[in-house]
Order: sequence, then structure tokens, then C-alpha cells
Amino acid sequence: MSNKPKIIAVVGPTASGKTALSVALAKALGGEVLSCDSMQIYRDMDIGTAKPTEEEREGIPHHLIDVAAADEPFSCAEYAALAKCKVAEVLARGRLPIFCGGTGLYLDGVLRGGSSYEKTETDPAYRASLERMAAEQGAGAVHAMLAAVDPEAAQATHPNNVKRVIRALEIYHTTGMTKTELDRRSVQTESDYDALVLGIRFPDTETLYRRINLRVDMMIEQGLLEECRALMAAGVFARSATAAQAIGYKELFPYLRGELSLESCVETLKMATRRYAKRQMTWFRMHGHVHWLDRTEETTAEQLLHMAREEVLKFLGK
RNA sequence: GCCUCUGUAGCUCAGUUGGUAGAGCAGGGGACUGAAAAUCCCCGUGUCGUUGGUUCGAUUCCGACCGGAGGCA
Repeated sequence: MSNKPKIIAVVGPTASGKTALSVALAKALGGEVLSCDSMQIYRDMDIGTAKPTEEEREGIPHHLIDVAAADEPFSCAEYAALAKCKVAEVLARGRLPIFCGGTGLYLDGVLRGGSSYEKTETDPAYRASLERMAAEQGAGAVHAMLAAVDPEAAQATHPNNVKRVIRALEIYHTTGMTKTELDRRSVQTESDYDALVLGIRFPDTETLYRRINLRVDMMIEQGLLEECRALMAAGVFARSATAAQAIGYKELFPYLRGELSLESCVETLKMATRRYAKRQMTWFRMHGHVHWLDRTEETTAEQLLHMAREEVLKFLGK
């Protein structure tokens, strides 16, 4: 029996119903929700990130939402540090921390990252020079550079994955430590928490895809275009590499610039979301032990809550 | 009604001088501890429209029929 603090996490692909389930769990068990979403972090990106509205929150405190300006770069390490503070606060109030979100890497940072998950600096100019090198001399040239300083990381990273190769070189450049060393230092085999990870899963993929398509249509109705136009006009996407990657915005750029029809952009947006859901499922399927809750077209919110509640009560030993 | 073109993977198309076929997109699987809603890797059998004929052998050639596009009336 461990005496580590017990926490819950609700994961799954986008549009699976994580938000509603975690709020319901929080109400039933006296919890607070901690968002685990790399894009809900950002202020002013509400509709496109499916940020829970006031009504959807039903009075339950939500944390780790709107903690950064949309044109600020943000990272997994920052998230993990913030999240650990928030967990401590929620526990101090005698409430149950319930993580909710689809960014698997961020959750890992909290559950496995350990306290030595230090913040490392970025160096945009250095990145840019490496990007230029990759463009001019090919991806292999940058990869060879990495192989020279950190053979292990080079081995683990495909040469075509220029972004990761550059990140590894950047770590060496800014910290003087190889990525391999840094990883070794920050890996903590023992988690700080005793966590139960619940996952919402759809045995019939088509059911999930219908939900995704429907949700995209709803976002458009709720004014996604206006939200995107405003952020574009404010120059947010030009200034931030991170927020500009968000699904729900970049797919609409061609329409807002008058290059493509709205219909084709919305189709692309739905497609991008479906693919994202697929990648999320791959991550959660292969990472750690998730207690899966199977959901079909007929599953009601009450049934889902019932399944989840049983797992949680078993986990809490009640 | 006649003429021309066309019918090949879910979609758009390539190809086989006759030996049952391959790209892009879509889709699927996977990697991933520091930009992760990102990034990267792997995966292509389908009555070659139907039906007769020629042929050892037809998706490929010939005929008819059925779709589709265009032209002339």
C-alpha cells in the first residue's frame, strides 16, 4: 500500500466526452479538474480548443486553462511544473485532483517526469540556423551533427524527423548536456503519485468520427471563424510557433485569406481532427496502463459516469 | 438518331507493344520525455463496367450491351 497522493486522470481521443465525464466525477467525488491539454493552456483560444464553458464546468474549479498568452511559447516542462503545484493545492483543500485531457506527453510529464524535470532554454536563432542547414544540405547533415555529440539520441531519432533532431541539438547547445544525459537525469522510475488513468474508447471508430464531424460543425456555428479571424488580425499566429499549430485554426487560414472555399477547409479540419484522434489512441494504447471505458453510440453520460465511478471507488479503496 | 472520347483501389488517374496492375490523395498500423493539436516511420489484390469472340492465355485486340462526358443533327 503506497501512501502517495491518489489522483485520477481521464484521457481519450478528442470529442470522446472527457470534459463532461470529469466534471461529473468531480461532482460525485468532491474533486477539481486539472486540464491536460496543450492548447487549452492558451487564452483567447476558446472555441477551437473546445475549452469547457462556464456552464459546462458546472461550478467545478478548473485549473491549467488560460495560463499563457496565445503568442507565448509553452512547453511540456512548464506544464509539468505548474501541474504539480496545482495538484498540491487541490490536495491541500482535501479534494481529489482529476486530470482531464488528450495531451499524453503532458500527462506523462506529471505522472512520470519526476521533480527533476528541469526547465531548459530554447534558442530560436540556433534553431533557425539548423533549419536552414537542413533545408540546404539535407536532413542527413543535421542528423550527422547530432550523431557526433549524442550518438544515442541520434540512434533513437529518425534522420527525417528534423524537428526532434534539432531539439536534441538545441538541448546540447543551451545546456551543455546531451539529451541522453538530460533524460537520464530526469527519468524518475517512481511516480510522485498513485494515479488511476481512465480512458474513453470507441470500439466502433465510426462512432467517434461522427462525433468529431458533428463537433467541428458546432464550432463553426459557435463562431470559430470569428475567433480565428481575431487571433490572425492580432498577429498571434505569426508570433507563436506553438499556438499556430492548433487544429481548428490553421486549417481555416486558406479560407480567411480567400484562397479556398469554406467547405473544403472545414473538410480538412475534420480530417485533421480524425487523424489527431488516431494518434492519440496510438499513444494511450501503447503508453502505460489505462482502464478503458468502452463507449458506443447508445452509451449515455450516466452510464459512462457509473462505469468510471466504480473504477474510482475501487481505486480509492472505498 | 449518328460520331468521338471514356469506364482500372474509397476518390483522382497512370499502365500493360496480349502473360491478371501502380502512383497521389483518403484510410490503416506504429514511434515519440522537453515545439506534442507538433514531428516522423511503415502498409497498395483490385470481379481492370458487363457479356460474347479471337487466342495456349484478354484488363489489354474485335463485337454487342450498359453507365458517363462531349460533338453533330
